[in-house]
Amino acid sequence: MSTSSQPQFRYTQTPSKVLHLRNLPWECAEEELVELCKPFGKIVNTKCNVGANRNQAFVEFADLNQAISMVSYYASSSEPAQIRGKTVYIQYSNRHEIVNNKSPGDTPGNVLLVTIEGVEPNDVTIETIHLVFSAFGFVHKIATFEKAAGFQALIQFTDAETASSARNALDGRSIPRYLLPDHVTSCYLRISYSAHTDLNIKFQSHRSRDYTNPYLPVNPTAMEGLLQPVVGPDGKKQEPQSNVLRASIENMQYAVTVDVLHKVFSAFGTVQKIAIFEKNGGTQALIQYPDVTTAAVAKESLEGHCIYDGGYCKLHLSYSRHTDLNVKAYSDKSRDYTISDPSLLATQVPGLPAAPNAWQNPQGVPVHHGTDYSASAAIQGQPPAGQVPAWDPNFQARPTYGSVPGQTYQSLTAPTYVNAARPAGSSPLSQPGASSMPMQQQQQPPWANVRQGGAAVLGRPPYYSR
DNA sequence: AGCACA
Repeated sequence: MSTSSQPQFRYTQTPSKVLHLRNLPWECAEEELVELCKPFGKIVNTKCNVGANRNQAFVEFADLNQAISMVSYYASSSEPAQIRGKTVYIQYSNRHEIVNNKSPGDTPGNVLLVTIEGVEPNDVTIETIHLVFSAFGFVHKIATFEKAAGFQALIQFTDAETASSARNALDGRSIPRYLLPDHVTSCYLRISYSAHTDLNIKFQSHRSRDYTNPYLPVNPTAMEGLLQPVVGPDGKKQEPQSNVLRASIENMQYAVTVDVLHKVFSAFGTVQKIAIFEKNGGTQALIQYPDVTTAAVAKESLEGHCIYDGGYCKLHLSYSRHTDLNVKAYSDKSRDYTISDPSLLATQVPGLPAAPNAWQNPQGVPVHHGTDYSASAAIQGQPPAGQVPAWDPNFQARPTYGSVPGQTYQSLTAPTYVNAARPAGSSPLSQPGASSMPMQQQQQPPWANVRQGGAAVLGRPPYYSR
């Protein structure tokens, strides 16, 4: 009667609190797994869509006995374990814990992160990207940027389902050749999910679009052709200047905090925002000034200098492509000094113009996969259900035909934050001390004043040495 | 239907 040599017992494993489940239905959801397993104990971790057919999964119980009870139950049950009517085969995993490699990119969301491989950014226009992805649903916004990984785009759909259908159809595929310049033979799309839910597109430009907001001003500096490299006196091309500096910190023997950077870079003018992040195994920071001139002076003065004596924390400066950073107002890795009282932000309702610069999203997550400082991407409040995603009311320019976009934008922004909001390229507003002070400051730098601000914690004053 | 891969 009893069949003691069922095939599934041929590979009997030593018990583990991790169970291996197979023959799962297509795209079996974690919830379905949990439903099946939770009667036997507390599930502490899962890994779904495993295997070539993505029809296997792992479930980890809190306790070994819970896993044993589930395996024992179905070993003797006349009813097999089932999900959606499909028999699920359960056995002990040969590992004893789930190492969750669930990268953020595998967590579905309505925004896709697309890496376009094998092309120069100019080979694929934003119109092409829009065309390709519109096949799956309304594309709300696109932001493109260049990264070490290549040319990338964030593409915002209405919901995760639409985004997922686009990802499933296009991941690993090439953009059709007829949409590409002749010299490009193929360009493969690597698609993952972004953690963003609402991109903060500030301008319509060749690198970013907001298809939900026809009145969004066109960024004069971001338009094609205007971002020409500066040709230096030696005839060599220089990177385009920017009001935002990128600092790579070499030989970082001591912690470089936001406060330290603020102290150092404030010597040359008002520092508006700072963001620190890790890139390529090193520490980098973005420092935003109100204008290019101030940034240029700071760059020239600080390049190659060390924050601490002894060759520690040597600064290498370049111009960022960004002109306005999206950073958390106050965190250990970022600061927005244009926000007068960060505590106000806690009470700010997303989507409402509660604070003068509500466009500076308090919940903004500047770091995306560790490196995404795209000035045009940040999480905003979720759009109300059934509505077009809200763009920031402060940001919604009325049709002011004939005016300069940059100035239109300024006038719509609360006056106190004009500096913070001013797009690069418009004429620099007077910035007290910005142009004249730095040189003097360089002679008599601020370390004399540095106290407990961060450097003193380290027991040595900041010091710039060659 | 038979063990994950960043």
